[in-house]
Amino acid sequence: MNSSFELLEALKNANLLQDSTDINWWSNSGSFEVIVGAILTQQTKWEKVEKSLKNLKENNILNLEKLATIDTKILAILIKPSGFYNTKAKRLSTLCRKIIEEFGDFENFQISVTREWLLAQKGVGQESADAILCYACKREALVVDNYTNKILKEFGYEFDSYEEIQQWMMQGILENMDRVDKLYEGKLNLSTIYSRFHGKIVEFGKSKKDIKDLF
DNA sequence: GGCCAGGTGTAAA
DNA sequence: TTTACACATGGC
Repeated sequence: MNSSFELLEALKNANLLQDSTDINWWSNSGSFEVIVGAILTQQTKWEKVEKSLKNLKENNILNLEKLATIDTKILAILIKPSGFYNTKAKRLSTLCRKIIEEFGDFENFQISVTREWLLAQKGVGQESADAILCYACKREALVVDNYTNKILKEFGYEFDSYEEIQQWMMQGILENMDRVDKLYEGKLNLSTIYSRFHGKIVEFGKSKKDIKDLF
């Protein structure tokens, strides 16, 4: 493997996920609940996050305004299945308040927020920041996670920082856009390509398959 | 019963 | 500037 494009190609051809899942790998992309999911999924399986999201939905508080004002003790109980619930409840509620203070509403947040602003928030590290940018705001950001680290290491690539991995991953796509278009049989916007790329990496990682199965 | 999951912040060294 | 540890549940 010489560029990240070849990894994307191999992962797509491996058919790890159904087309429908590929298209909307992060459920309800572009909506506020992606922010909630991004915090809840930290070091946590997505199935647990879904339980928490269901609890929030059933109590009609899965929205920016409610989460900004809710008692964190109550919020903690509702997100308990996702683990680290006290910490996550506090950080999530604070984040929602800050979003309202700074941007007013979610729609303005989507078009105005910067990576730097996100990183300045407690509980939002590089991965969550990029997840929010890509899946909640539809920005051109590729999420790097432990699965990405692991798979690149297995191919013999070593990087010193998150940003270096991200750069390498995104560059390989940008330099091969013609091949990307062919792979997907049409033009997709970059945010969508990055979103699907990350999704495939995660699914491959979860499948515990060997990289030998890819090439 | 130990290990891990779609991380992050903080305190020591 | 690195490293260790806390945060916590639930499935295998």
